[in-house]
Amino acid sequence: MPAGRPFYITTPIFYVNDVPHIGHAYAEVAADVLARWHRQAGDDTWLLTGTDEHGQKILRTATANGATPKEWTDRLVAEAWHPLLKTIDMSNDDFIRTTDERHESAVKAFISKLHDDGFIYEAEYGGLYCVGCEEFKPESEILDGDGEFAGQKVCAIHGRPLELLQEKNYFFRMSQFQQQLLDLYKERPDFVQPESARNEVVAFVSQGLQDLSISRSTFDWGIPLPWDESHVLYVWVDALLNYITAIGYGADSANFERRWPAYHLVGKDILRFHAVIWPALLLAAGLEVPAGVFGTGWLLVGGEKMSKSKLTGIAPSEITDTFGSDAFRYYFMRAISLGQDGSFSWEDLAARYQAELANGFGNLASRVVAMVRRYFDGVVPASGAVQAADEAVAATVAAAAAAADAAIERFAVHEAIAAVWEIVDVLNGYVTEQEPWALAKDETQRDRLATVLYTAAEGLRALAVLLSPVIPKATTKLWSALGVEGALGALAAQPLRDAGRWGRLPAGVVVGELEALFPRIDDAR
RNA sequence: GGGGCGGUAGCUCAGCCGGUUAGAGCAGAGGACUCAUAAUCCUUGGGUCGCGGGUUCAAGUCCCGCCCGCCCUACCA
Repeated sequence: MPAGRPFYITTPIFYVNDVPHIGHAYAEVAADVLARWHRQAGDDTWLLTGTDEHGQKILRTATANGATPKEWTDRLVAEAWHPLLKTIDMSNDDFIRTTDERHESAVKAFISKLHDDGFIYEAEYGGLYCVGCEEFKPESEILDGDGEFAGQKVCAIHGRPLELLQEKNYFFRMSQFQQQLLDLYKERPDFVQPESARNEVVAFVSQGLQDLSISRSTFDWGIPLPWDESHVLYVWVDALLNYITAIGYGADSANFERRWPAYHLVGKDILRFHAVIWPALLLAAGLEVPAGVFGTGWLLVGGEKMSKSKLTGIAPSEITDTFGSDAFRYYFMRAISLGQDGSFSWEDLAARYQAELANGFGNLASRVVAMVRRYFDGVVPASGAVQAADEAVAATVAAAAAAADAAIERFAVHEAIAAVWEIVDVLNGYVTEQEPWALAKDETQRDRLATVLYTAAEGLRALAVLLSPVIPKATTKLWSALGVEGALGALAAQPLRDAGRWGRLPAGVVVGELEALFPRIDDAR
């Protein structure tokens, strides 16, 4: 068992009815980078993702497509969602589906406990029902009628009058957790991040909490309530429980104890479910609340929120087909601050790819490796007497590594990358100033040349390690070209928190050929 | 209506508890160099810090009002 402290992080689970777009992929990548970082730093890491497959919408689509809901979701998972993970190079440790038997049985155990302990009761639910939509309408889809329907409430979609219907429902006594939740937000100010998200949650809970209807009986695509199988569990409760059912709640207590609690990375649109309903459910069940809930921002395209309904949705593969998964990961993690909305544009993506990945990092690796091969037949020389400029490089590496780790600790992935990129910039400047090509022309400067190239190569070694959580494919190529696998082991095994310690690259390793890490893309959009 | 967040160079953004001539990256202009992916390095032009008041010796940075954008104000995943 890894010795490090536990780090369990989850992504939102995908509602399989959607088509994957870069918004989904963005959240996945963010969680993946954090997980890879912690994993490589030696923490006892677990990254969970998965799919949310119940609910009326899925039942409807499946039926419309002439399939059973299970056939339909199996197909979507196989054709759209599993492939997405490959597309963006995820390193998830598990993938849970809410249709998994392990999930359903654990959900039943959880909900039975709440029921047995008196947190669930039966009551009439009165709501405005739209015959056209065949469902109860939320406040946001109810309008005041005019014309012939003046004085009545009408459906925002169909424009027809709504009927007041009663339905027997089971309710969760969420209202009694209001104070506990407020205390939680107060005692742990970083429970909900960023602060703007926290403000909204606190404001919401302060207004007062109502009990939550947690069952539906108008359709059957869901998990039946153990004590009343004519009802299925409300999809959101079903979905939230994935975070504990996946790690053995009710089935493998040792593993559950080892992993829980988790950090939840979620889009800010579903923040409330995670920061209010979810902790309330956990409190009721006598479990620990999450370690934290981090709300990510929207991706803006052309200044507007990217959405599935509008045509601004972009498939991740559209980007990776041209730029590759590393560039996808790098771009979204570098250009956007995790908790804020971020602008996406093809121009910006292409510009950063060219300037930062190709000309910055890629070319640096290329020129250093080429010089070691040209001037020392590929054998990394031992460093000679060290000068101030060399020490400055070592100091930059140490500072960058420390700053990056601290930033990751705060979920500030973009700051971590910016910190590491200092090394790229400093190293490019160092090489240009030291002019190894000039030193190479003078036999008496042989020792100096060795020192300069060792310094540059050692800098690359640190970069490979520090960037491996973000651009795993490119750094693996670099690691292989540096020829250190035999001496230091695999890249993924390099202790991340030691990456900044100078001099780990052993002299004498043989550098191999290095293909362009990020080839120029002339057809940039 | 109530609340939150944001409005800083062409673009994307930093600017913590108020303090010297407001910063970075990219884009633009000029120069150096050749190891490298026509890459790199240096220099450089460019901003009424949304608008109007106020507090202060001093405000992008605090207070008030206003304008603009996005979001929340419960049971759609």
